[in-house]
Amino acid sequence: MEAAKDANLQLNYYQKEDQVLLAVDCIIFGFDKEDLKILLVKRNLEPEKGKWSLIGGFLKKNENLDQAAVRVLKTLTGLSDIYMEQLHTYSNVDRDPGQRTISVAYYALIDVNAHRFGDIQMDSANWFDVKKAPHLIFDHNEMVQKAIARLRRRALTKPIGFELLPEKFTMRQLQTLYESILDKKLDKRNFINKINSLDVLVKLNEKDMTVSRKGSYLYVFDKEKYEKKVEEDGFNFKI
Amino acid sequence: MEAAKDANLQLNYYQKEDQVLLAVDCIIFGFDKEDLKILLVKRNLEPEKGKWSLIGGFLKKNENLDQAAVRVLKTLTGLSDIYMEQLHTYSNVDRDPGQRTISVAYYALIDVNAHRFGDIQMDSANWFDVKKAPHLIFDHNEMVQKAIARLRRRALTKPIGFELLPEKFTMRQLQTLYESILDKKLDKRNFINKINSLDVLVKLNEKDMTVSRKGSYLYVFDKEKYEKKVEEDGFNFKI
DNA sequence: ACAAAAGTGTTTGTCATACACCCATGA
DNA sequence: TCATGGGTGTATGACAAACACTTTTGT
Repeated sequence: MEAAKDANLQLNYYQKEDQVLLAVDCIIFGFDKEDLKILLVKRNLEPEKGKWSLIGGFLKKNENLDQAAVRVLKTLTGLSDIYMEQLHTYSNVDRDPGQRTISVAYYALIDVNAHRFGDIQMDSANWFDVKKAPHLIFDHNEMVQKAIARLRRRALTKPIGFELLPEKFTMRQLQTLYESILDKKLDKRNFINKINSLDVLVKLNEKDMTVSRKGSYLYVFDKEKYEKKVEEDGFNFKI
Repeated sequence: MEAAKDANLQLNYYQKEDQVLLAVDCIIFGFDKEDLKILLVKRNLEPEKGKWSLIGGFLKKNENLDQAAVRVLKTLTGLSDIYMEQLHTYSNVDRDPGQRTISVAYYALIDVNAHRFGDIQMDSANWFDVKKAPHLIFDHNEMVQKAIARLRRRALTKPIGFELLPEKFTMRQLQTLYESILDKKLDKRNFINKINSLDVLVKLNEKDMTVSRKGSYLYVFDKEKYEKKVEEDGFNFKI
């Protein structure tokens, strides 16, 4: 076990030198009628001051990364109780030209309309269509690409799309959401048949009259039913 | 952008306090005739001295995490040129009772028989059947579980299973490998039909005579062909 | 009456699954 | 000759994909 002993020596030896700054960066997804969007902010410190960036912050001693991500999101946007998932850890030596920093990327899904952005000044923050996002600092574009790929896979196998919609939504909204996530058109009848066959939505006796004259029925996602099906039947959500 | 300014102040304020030790831990998978295995070592330092553990080490200032993972694997086993993938970052405050440490888990796939374990003393390291692994220190069992789940998904959609086999292998070996990864029996004819339909193996004029009297044909994975298919036809490897 | 979106089933093709016998060889 | 693993094809069912017309209602 000599090798492990060396590692141990390294631990002692490098105890100070090898400590690094750990950051958390958040890719915040939203959905606004038609398009999948991400929330970006204008960085107001050097280096790269004035450039578009993901929101981020640093890990504190008394919290784990999930908690740091929640805190960062809450601090910078006022939002809490949000779906978040760890994505990947980025560690290139020169990724941040200011200082060696390791960044753990998270992505978040939020219902754009249900939240007020109290703490954020919207002149220095903006929603961008994911397909038209500007160039971002450091490796943030790479993070965004990975987040989109992950969201695509997740949305096909877990009921996380609903996190991006209002509590009550129409079938058309749900379809448009999936079309924007997958970046391809879906067949209306096949989509509705598939969703209905999953049997996790409740159709309300209530219509959204804002889009068409006829109006379209509203649905809600029945989370309890979904979880019960998963537990009892090993149900697999699959779009 | 007041909030971001606060974050900036925190950066300056916490520049020293908030630095943390970053470790890399490796789940090393191997396949030995019948079973999927992981390589574990006996820890020889406190805390938890003598307990089974993943191999690990600390990130250095002049390398990124991928390089650290490669280095740790090389240092502790003598192996290089190995398939590795970042898995997840573990950060609970008290995960390591000795000192606050964040650990980035990687998993590696190795061909057990093609490598000599020069630097490792096998009395303090051992291959364990993944289904019979002992209790591990810290959150290492959790890491192993996540690695198995990831390997399962990856092996179904990317040709990484071959990393666990000798260069030349029989259909039966390949099938047994997948059975051990997926932890379920597969139908022999269906499996062979599916593999053949993928059209990325080359059947050699050479038989493995060590198992049966009849002998069974050896195959090799044609990586160039696979990559060409992916690039030209958007081919999807799918078991 | 017409424009605009909502709502609704069937057919077809593809892919996954289930399944059983003969072959080659060494002992 | 027999025991052992190797090798091979077809039939069925399930699910995915393609596809067009009627309904409702406000203007």
